[in-house]
Amino acid sequence: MATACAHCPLHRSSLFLDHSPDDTRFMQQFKVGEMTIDPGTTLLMEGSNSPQLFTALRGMGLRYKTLADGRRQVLNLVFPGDFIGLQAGLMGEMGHSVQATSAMTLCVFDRAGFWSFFRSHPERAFDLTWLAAVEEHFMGEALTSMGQRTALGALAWAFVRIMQRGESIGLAKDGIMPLAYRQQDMADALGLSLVHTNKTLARLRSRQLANWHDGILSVPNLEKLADVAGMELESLPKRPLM
Amino acid sequence: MATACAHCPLHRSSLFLDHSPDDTRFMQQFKVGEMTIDPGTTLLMEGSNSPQLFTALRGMGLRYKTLADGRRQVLNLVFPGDFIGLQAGLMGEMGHSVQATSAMTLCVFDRAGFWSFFRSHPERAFDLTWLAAVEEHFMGEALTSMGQRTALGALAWAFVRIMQRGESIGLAKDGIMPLAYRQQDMADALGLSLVHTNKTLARLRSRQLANWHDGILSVPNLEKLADVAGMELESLPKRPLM
DNA sequence: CGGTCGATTGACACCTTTCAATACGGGTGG
DNA sequence: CCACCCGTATTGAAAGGTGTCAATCGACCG
Repeated sequence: MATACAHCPLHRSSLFLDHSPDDTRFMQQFKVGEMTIDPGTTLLMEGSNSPQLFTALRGMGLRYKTLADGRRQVLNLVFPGDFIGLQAGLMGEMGHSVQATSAMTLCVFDRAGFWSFFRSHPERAFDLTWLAAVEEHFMGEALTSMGQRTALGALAWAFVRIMQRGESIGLAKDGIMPLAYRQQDMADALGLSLVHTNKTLARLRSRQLANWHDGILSVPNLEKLADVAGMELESLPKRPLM
Repeated sequence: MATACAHCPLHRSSLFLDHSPDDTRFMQQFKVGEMTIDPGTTLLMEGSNSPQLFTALRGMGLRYKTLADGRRQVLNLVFPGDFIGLQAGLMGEMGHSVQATSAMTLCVFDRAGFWSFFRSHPERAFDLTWLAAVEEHFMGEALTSMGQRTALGALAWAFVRIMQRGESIGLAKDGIMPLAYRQQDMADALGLSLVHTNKTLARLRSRQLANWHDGILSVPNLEKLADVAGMELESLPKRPLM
């Protein structure tokens, strides 16, 4: 049973910019349906040219690139509210793959109707560009983290950002939220080996900074964790919801 | 003496998508003037809200973030054809700083006229989004490089991409092109220490893979260098020119 | 000529990776 | 019902890449 855009639970989140009623109507007509996929399902493949675009409604996933020798780099975690497939829609093919790590529900949009954004709804086209800029901004932060932080700091940074995102969309309560990834996923995201990631997680746990166990992340004191990461505790930039 | 958009030398480059005559006229009217700056000049500051946007015409620069403790992460090198200030234009403020490392000539656009893109010229708005997607794509590649490659591979990767870009805009001839950065800049871009960068450069030189000296980069055999980087030698994705 | 900036080198410490082995839970087939 | 297999998490030890500290050198400049 598909959710009506007008009643989309994500709209209540503080993270997203408001829609005008007209925008909501427009998105509704643009929406083809809803889709549920199992953990492990690959939604989009690098180099593919999907006829569809998505917005994550529920569940988690990740974007990643695969290298020639089989290793992979996780570019980004996918959370509810994220728009998926922009690159394919614009550049013709995906620069990375997208996979679900938990059960996911997605809004499905038709790529063919995509162009009408730019012709008939300039505000929505503007939002799309904004979204791309937000992604770039975040990726710049990730790059900085990998380049300048030690493993402990990098994990701390990641957990702070994750917790902030979780709080802003109502996934987190009192510093506790679900986090459906394997240690290998996090290792690939931060450019660390699995073994070292595991040991660094143990260190964060013993210092009572963050505890990630059985798909549950708990952070007793976000400020202390941010301190370890050497980051300012700023709120996430607002972003459009497609 | 300002260059007319219709005679912009960059249009002849294979890297950029074509403009329609109408697009060219539109950009011309949007262009406020030209600007020349000295090496070392900061064009945009992180957190600032510039009233102007730029396209690099000549010269080189870099985008970077500064950390609390004074270190910095170089996000991207700036080459002729790059659009500067999109984040400020969209999100209100820059997520990074932009600095010239050589003398630069820039096209100056007025941010106020920016919005007319989306209302009156949907194709150009589309290009803008495309541009943001290309940047994100490239940053994903950089992230992969930092996360998965060793120092030797990372430098090789960087030089391949730089040489490709140089060739596509006519800066490089026979594997030789100007490259106006310090070793420290490249170190900050790849998340390496200055010392290690220096030693790795020496290694590339002794193996006759790449020689970067006195602002000149020379690569005798691009394929061999790409091989060291462990990358496929694909051509750069086409991008819009603003 | 002293001073500054960027490039270069050597030695050493440290973070991270790699190799190996164990533990634990869930699923499957005998 | 139990043995077996597989994916994930953990742990120890050794090897290797990278960072830090320090000193030298050359070019440019006031």
